[in-house]
Amino acid sequence: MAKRSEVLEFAVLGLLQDNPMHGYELRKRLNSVLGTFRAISYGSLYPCLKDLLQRGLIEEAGPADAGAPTLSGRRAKIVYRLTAEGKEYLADLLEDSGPQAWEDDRFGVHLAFFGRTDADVRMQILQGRRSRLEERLASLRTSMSRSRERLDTYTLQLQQHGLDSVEREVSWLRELIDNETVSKPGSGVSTASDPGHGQPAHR
Amino acid sequence: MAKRSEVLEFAVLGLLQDNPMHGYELRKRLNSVLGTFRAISYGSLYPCLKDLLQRGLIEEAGPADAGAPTLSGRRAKIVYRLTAEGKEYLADLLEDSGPQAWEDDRFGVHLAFFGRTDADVRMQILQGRRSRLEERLASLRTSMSRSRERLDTYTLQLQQHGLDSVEREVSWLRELIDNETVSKPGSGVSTASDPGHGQPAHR
DNA sequence: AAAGTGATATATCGAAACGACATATCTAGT
DNA sequence: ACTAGATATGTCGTTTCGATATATCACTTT
Repeated sequence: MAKRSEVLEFAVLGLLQDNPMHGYELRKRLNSVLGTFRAISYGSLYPCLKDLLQRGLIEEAGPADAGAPTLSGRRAKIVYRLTAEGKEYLADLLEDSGPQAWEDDRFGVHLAFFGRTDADVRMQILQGRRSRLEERLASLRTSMSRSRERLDTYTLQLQQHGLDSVEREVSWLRELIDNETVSKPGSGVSTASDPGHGQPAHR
Repeated sequence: MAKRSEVLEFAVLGLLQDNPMHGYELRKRLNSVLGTFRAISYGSLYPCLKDLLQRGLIEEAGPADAGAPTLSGRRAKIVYRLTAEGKEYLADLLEDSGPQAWEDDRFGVHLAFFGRTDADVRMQILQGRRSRLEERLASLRTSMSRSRERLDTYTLQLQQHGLDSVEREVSWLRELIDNETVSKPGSGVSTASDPGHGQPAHR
């Protein structure tokens, strides 16, 4: 079942679709896209690239191939790009809106590549994630009310902060879902609420 | 340096100071105290207990020793308690207010045991943590403003959510710090550090 | 121009950590 | 009596990562 960090693979393939890259660059992007929390080490990345290469999902782009105005004078880089199989495989991953897609780590990657995801898949992932978090919220709340008296102030505060975080993520998701339904065609809501805005940074 | 297992050890010792426990119970508490995010597996816990035992920081409390009205009919449990050395070692850990103490994972454990931590150590940890997060906030903000145009709405939203989370943690810390200074006496207190405040005592 | 510093770049290895499993006893429901 | 599920301890193979080695390049200092 090669459970072998599917999330990392997914993220790598997704980034490589944008533009071919070498490992070092990939790592930097990974750490900024995957969220500040998750630090990918070379010990994970390079073996992953090797694996993808062997499976024929990515290939080396010759160093002579310099379409973009990348610096040319550098040391030997190995620039990777997606193969046709890689693109297919990535497309499958992007299409997946099943339960694994709203798992903590997986969800972040999906969201990062929402720009290339079907609208209905986006919606399913968003809603699945929300209901997943709401389940967690419920169990968190009951376990907290059960232990309220036994714990000291600090532990309580810690738990409360954890709860708040999840609550905020839920309402964040609600916003995202609302945005989706607004820009969704069909119901005839049309352009009234969001004319030409690109991204009016909220808050 | 800040090994994973050190955090686990710390948490185990801290919980055992409250009351002697066996592994299964320990794991449950660990997962509720250490935050819902972090799931300790038996594959980590039991080896850790074995290690602490060998180092003489904990010892087995005989099954005949039943002070509390715990169920007696159960299968062979191994109840652990702190040794004198263990208590010393834990006291050292609790006293530590250095930079490692405001690292992500470590900080949670420190906070969970704040009830048994000196007021000035508490304050140092709280403030250290806050300044650590504010550094992160600053670097996050600059890296976000640098990449604002290159990224699509969803990635932006993801980053923004991450930023918001950190911001909220900072303001949460500020509250905690304020609470500390409120209950802090002007000078020369000897016993009760928490007189007229609304928080109920623990245990 | 030599030397030093720090970012860029690839790669590997040993140690650590974890998920999944194996085993066994007790409780409670049917 | 049987089953399901919680309690309880333990291990093993696989995965993963931190640390490190090696090297080139850009840039500043001497």
